[in-house]
Amino acid sequence: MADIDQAQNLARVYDPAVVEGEIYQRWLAADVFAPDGAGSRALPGAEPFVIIQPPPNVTGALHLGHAFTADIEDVMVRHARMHRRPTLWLPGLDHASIAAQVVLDRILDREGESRASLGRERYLERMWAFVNETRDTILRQSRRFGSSLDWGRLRFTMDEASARAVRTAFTRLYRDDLAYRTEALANWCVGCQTTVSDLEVVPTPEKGTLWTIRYHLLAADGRVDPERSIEIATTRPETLLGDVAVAVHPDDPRFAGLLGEHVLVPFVERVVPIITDPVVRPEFGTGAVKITPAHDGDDYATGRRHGLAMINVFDDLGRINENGDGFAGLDLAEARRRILAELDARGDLVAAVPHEMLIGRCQRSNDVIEPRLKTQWFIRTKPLAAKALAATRSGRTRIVPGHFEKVWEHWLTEIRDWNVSRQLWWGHRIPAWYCPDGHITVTDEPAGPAACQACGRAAAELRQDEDIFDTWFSSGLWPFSTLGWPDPTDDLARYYPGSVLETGSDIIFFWVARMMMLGIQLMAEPPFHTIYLHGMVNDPVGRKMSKTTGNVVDPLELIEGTGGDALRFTLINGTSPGNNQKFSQEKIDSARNFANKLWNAARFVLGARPATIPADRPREAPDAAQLGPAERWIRSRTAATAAVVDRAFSEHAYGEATRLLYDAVWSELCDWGLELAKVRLTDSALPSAVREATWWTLVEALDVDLRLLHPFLPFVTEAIWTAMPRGPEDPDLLIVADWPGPEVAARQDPAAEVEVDLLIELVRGIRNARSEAHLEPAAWLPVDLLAEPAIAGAVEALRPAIERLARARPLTVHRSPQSFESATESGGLTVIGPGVQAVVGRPANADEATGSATVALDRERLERELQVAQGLLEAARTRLANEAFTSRAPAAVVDGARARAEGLADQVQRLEERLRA
RNA sequence: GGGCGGUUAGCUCAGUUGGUCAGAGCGCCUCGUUUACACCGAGGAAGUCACUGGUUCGAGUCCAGUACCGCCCACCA
Repeated sequence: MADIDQAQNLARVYDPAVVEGEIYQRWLAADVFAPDGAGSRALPGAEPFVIIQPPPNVTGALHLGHAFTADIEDVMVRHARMHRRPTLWLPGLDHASIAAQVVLDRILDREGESRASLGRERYLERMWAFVNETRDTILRQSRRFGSSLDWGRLRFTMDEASARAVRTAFTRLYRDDLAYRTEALANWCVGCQTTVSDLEVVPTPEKGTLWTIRYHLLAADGRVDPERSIEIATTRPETLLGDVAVAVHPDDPRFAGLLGEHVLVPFVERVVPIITDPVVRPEFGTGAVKITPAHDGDDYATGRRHGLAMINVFDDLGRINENGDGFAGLDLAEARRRILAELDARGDLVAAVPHEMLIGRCQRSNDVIEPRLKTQWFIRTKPLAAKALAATRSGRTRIVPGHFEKVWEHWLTEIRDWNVSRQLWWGHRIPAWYCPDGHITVTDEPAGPAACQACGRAAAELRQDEDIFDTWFSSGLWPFSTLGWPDPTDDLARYYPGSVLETGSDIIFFWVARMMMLGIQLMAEPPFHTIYLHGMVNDPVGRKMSKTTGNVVDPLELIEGTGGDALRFTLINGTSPGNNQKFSQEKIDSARNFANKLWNAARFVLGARPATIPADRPREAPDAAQLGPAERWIRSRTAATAAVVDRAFSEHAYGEATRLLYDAVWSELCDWGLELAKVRLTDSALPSAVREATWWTLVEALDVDLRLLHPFLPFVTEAIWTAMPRGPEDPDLLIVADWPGPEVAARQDPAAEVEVDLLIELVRGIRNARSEAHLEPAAWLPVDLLAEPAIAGAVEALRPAIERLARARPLTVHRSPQSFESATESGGLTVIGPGVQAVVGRPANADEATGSATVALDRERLERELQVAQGLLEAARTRLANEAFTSRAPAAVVDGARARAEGLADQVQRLEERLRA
């Protein structure tokens, strides 16, 4: 390469730490992340692309799942940005009310403190200190992931703007009768000392006991009838203190005679009726069930239907309250033991059998959830859910992947009202004030109401609700609370509704559904057009990553080891929307190798610049007149890659896009594009115009691949871009460069693809034959070649490439079969490809023994090929002989099959001829 | 009890509208220090596409059922 300028623009060794080091800072300095940043090249008229991300909880460092989330979002945003759309990706953090308290409580416990010991005010101070720490960690991590977030808009769900949005939203919902306060059965977590929503209750299998208890009937005189009783089955005997009825199925003949009778609930000595309700399953237990409306979901519903009293028998700490008479003050477990013992002593404990059951446990603390009556604020969800359903049904909002629409439909159809009250401290206080007369005043005024709305009592006499909102209430407002709502800001007009909501499928109900419902209600429009749901990142054997299992991976450690690009590529490559993935070191190594490959390919291209082109020459298109088949081929392949990658993007098939690009860079650009180019670049006999055209072709191909890869490998592509020749339209930074457009698609060249594919087949055939014959790979061997007239021109044009890549020298191209036959009579390795055949001569230094061994190996190989070809030919002929096929299949398919059969017949014939010789 | 997803080479996974669709990466085997890259190159072995039926000229690809695995929802005391 005497006359190739060897100046190296890129470091010799790819080192992610060095490559990625400064790049994020350069993006920040250029102000390219914000839609209206100084470095933005967004076109004024272009439709904004707004992506909505789940703001991570401020409870600790980000994990691999966050990295995955950020990765997909960044890919979408970078893609849109390169289309010169104004892109808004707003960074945020969620205060994570209950999750944060659970974490902080654990920390306090280690410090010998507790919620109670600090009190509300000091506890909240401590919380702010904690979240300020984790906040810094999280933001540092995000930058290291390469996330191109608009940092100037960082928001927190506990900042004043969010607080205002929460107050306004709640006030409007209350005004519209979509928020109400009532006493109802709620899920009480004794550990967290708060109610939680139905979604936060995790049904957990447990081995319990099913006890059969005898309740005595009352005689007509109101006394216990010694002769008659009814047996009920229960898993929670302690709740009998709150029993208000015994229910049986209306059609159960066993109890037909007992209808209208009453029984005496033991200990509390309460007289309760025997009622009938279809909810009772006759085959379960004894067929009779005690009804405790204050402590069981089923019973609550039954109680409501029958107008029964609801008697709460537990207090907040999980102890029997004053309604439990003699058991008051006992914790529930102890109360159960005592009650069972006493029933047994009375002879009323009939049976106890082991029983598999589901117990509701708290998602956060794992404590048993005790259903109990509480006065809480609820959101009336039915009307809101109907609107959300209408949005997805009409296609205004689309869910990707589509199969999630079924669960979406089901959940929103069966939705129950949302309890938004939490008896916690870390969160937004409910803006409701109560006056001594029980009137409720709800207001969005930060300082509270001036007076009671109903009776005019002064503010001083009003008391604000102690409770705070479910953390998802503020997250549910995220798509607009972050844009200035309730003020009618420019941002709101411009960026609402958003384009894509991207999140994990695990919070589809917690968050996505709530955003949809609240967004449509308060903004009159669904908050986004597309809901993109990704799967979970699991460990190499498919288990969920968790601290308790000890299989969590720190994304920053991975980045330090193999780079942010490798991590990002790994998380996307080969995954599909909604599906879980197994994460492993092998995958990340493979991605790192790919980045390395790209780096070295770029190093080669940049280093192969012909000396006739000055280093600072701006990028130019290759001279079309100087392009050979190889140049036209790589241009065509790159154009094809751009097209299929575009299609993958349009289908949100990001894992498919990376696969296509991996293949395009490695198997096409590197394996053949660069190798073919070397033939011309190193041939000093060629005119410089030819070598220049070849080089510009490589620059162009690399340029397209860099642009297509940038969303997936932002750091290494940006680093390479720095050293690339750029055209007058190209910006200094790849992040704001243009995505390949129609001018690239125009480079497709089917004829060149056919020609070069043929060359590739031939070279592979020759290499294969040499390898199987155990010939020295590096040795130059004489090759005779016969091409069909139709492709003779291409073969001649590619002759230097065939020589170099097949290590064929001298390479004799025959014009006639006769000359080919006579030249190859002495034997050799035969290669038969489509439209072309070749014979590889023996090495000059081969002795007689080696020679005959080679011939034998060649025969063996040809016979094998013949066998395969014959099999395929027979199958093809059978198919064509099938009248049903030829008459019913589309003509194109039949023609294709015919052509294939002909090709096979030809191949078989030539193989047979060769073997006969 | 419902619903959803999965079952394709030793491992991890792609396979769009049924017709070269039997593929990729990793791993494995054989060669190779050819001037971008050994984080590499050349070549190779390897799958009854879970099972059973059905539709079709033709089925990993559509339909029905079965078996495992995973997830979600659910008022069985």
